[in-house]
Amino acid sequence: MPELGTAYDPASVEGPTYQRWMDLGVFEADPTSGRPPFAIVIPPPNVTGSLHLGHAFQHTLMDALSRRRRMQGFDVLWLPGMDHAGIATQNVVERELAKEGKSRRDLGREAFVTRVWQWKEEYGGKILGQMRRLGEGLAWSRERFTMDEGLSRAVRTVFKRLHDDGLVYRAERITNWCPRCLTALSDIEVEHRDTAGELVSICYGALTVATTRPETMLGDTAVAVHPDDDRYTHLVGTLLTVPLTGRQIPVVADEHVDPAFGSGAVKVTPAHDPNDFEIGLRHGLPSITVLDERGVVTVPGPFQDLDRLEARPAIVAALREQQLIVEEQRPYVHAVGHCSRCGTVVEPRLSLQWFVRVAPLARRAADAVRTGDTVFVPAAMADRYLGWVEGMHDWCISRQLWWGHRIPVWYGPDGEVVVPDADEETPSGEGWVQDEDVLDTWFSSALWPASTLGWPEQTPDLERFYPTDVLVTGYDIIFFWVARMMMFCTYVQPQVPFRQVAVTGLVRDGRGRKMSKSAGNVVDPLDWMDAYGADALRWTLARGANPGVDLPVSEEWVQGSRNFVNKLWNATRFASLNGARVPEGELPGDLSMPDRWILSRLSRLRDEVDVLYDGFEFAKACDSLFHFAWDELFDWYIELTKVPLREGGAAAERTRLVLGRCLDTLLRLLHPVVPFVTDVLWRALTGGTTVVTASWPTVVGAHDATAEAELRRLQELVVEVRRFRAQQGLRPGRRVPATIVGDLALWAPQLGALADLTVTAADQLPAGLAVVTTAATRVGLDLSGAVDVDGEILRLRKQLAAAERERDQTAHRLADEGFLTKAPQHVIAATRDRAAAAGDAVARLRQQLQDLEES
RNA sequence: GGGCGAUUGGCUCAGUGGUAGAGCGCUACCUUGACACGGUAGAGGUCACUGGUUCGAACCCAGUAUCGCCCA
Repeated sequence: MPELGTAYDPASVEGPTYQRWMDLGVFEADPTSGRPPFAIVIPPPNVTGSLHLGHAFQHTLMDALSRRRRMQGFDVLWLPGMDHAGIATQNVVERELAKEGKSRRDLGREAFVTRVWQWKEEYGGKILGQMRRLGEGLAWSRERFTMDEGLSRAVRTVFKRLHDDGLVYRAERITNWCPRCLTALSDIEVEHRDTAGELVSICYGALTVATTRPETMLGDTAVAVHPDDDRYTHLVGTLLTVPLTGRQIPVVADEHVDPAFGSGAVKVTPAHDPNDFEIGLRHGLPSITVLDERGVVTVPGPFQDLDRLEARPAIVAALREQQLIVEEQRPYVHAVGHCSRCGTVVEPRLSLQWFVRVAPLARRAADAVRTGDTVFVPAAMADRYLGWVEGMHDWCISRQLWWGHRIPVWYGPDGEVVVPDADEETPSGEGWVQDEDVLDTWFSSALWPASTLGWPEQTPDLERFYPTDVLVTGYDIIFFWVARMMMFCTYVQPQVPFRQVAVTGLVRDGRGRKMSKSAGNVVDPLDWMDAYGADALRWTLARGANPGVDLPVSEEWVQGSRNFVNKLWNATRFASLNGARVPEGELPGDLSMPDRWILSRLSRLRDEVDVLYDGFEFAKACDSLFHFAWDELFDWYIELTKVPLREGGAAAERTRLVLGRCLDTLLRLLHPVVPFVTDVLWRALTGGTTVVTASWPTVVGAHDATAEAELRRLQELVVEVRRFRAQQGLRPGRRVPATIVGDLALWAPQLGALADLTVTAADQLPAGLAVVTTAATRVGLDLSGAVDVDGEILRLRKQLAAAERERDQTAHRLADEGFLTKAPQHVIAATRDRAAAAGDAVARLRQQLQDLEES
């Protein structure tokens, strides 16, 4: 058995242990094994990313799930990989180029893409190493990347199918445009934030219109009023003059207008606002684009070449000069869309883009959840998913980027549009060009659960591991990714991509605030792993993991986890120093009461933890494990073993086996969450190869209610004596001679060990002792008369008051006719027991007080 | 404006009808032969508010207030 030092040192253990796991090949799936399959695909982290607490959190849960399944005898595939993160990666490489004074256009498309690949090979995927640090048991031989040959083929294949089925189309629409990233964005890549802007009311001749974006008036093609708005019906159909440009535009009546907003009349700029675009379509209005892709004014005149944000005050000033401003509200707080990547204010822009026709796909994705083919945990998250999937607009999938899957569409010289099959030759020759744009990264990763297993080929992996068992992800990703995977995977396969979706909350700081760079409260999980070990971090995260609920963490909690890990270390160290070992077969039949008690508790723990793990109730499972380990096994059972271990002989031998059984089981139950320390300790304790492939504990033994009840009485007695000692100011280590009388007299040595007494069992208490009593046992302590009587009276009175309160409450309830006739039998019986116990305690305490007061 | 969720000890959270809990923090004592990353004892809550249902409500129902999230 290896030497175990007095404190656990994670730094010296974790690296070699992970390497050992890799050498043993324990994380690789083996489709030929004949064991039942269990699969999880990792939500692919971003190739530019590094491990943050959110990853650490979800990865810990996925690792715990797959480690437990592995121990349960499943053939586990936890499949690693990354996505290419179109915008983010392109930004990184463009910044690098900028340092050299170059732009991607200087390089040209092909050279730029080569450069990104080089960057990826050299610097990308830093996170994969960090994931090993955390101990993640991934099947590394199957690592995938969204831009791999196979996955790219899957993307082309699904695009082709969608196109042939009329589910992707190209159209000129208003899209969310980022003037900094120079690309279109989907609806969910836009964050609406309350922003202090301005609301300016402008005189348009006969009407006044209010707007937060005066600069767009250069592109106005109408003014709209509500059809039922009596104030303006006479103006509908007349022409107004747009100030500054002098253009004549009509007044139109449209249901969309809110008569209560401003004057009830709104300017209509179809090329720069999604609602206005709809109005424009309904009334056949022209669209005039006045801003270029960078948000710069293109209209000839005094405002040309001004950025939209510079043009705004310039135009207001010009209007003010002409006395056409009716009112200005500043600040005016309203929701403004920002690019979720770079924070730039999004510019709605009219452009030609590819879209996915969502409705038919969404219907299938929603049905799969309604019928229970895919189950959300917690169940309430399904409503969130359904509500969103059913209200989803068509999805803009083209991105004006170079890094990503280039849209597999070719345009011919005579207006032909060709989408070749993935294996087909692509059109070439005079006048043929491929679409310049790439696909949204979410489009590229939507098939991830199927394509990483080989789709579109019917591979053995796909056959065996699809549908995957669980997807673990945060509720903030349900819309981004879960919905898209559900749509695409159910479109190409008869089955759903995953049977269960375990939804987690978000990691927050210790005060419950969202972690963000601007708040300065971002924590690097690597720092905490350096300081306290990977297990401590994992334990902290798992112990806070209530399904779908946010998780606040702070350094103090990681310290607490480190303390627990260290306690586990020292308890096992105690056991191994005392010769604990795992029984080969059955335990001996002549177990002591403490043995039967701890085995009974262990058995209950195992049952509980099993159910909790199955329901993704990590917080509760960890809580049960923690309390069993610390409050029962370590604080009571280990203390109790000191008696037989000291005694030696058969009693000691039996104790070593029970202790070995308990720790062996506990370490295995803990292993999914804290893999490193449990592996080292389990190997030291059992001499086995690795706990990673040890079997999951099944039935431990029978529940023993008798032993549990007897131990509870012993605990009560011990606590009473300790309380007495503390009250009397006795030094904790001082061994006090004592005599015990009553039904717990059998446990005199144990009481002595636990309460620092030297105890003799007797039939009667000698006179002159200070007496501590519980139900049917009395313990007399020989303090040689030096008893603090007043303090003792105070202590007893307090207990008496509590007992009297309990007696009165239960008596009152038992006198209630309604209670007796309507409450269930077991509640009535329990109340009677409580009442009796309280009555006994009152009598006992009164007697004790009387004795004291008389002495 | 619409939807969802929350409100329990100093902090962060469990607790779905029958004796109010945990972790951390706090107080006192203790370096005893697994562990001071430890041990023992202890203090601390009218479960946001109002009303209702019930023999009995932190829990169920209605309303109010405050906060958070998502969507417009």
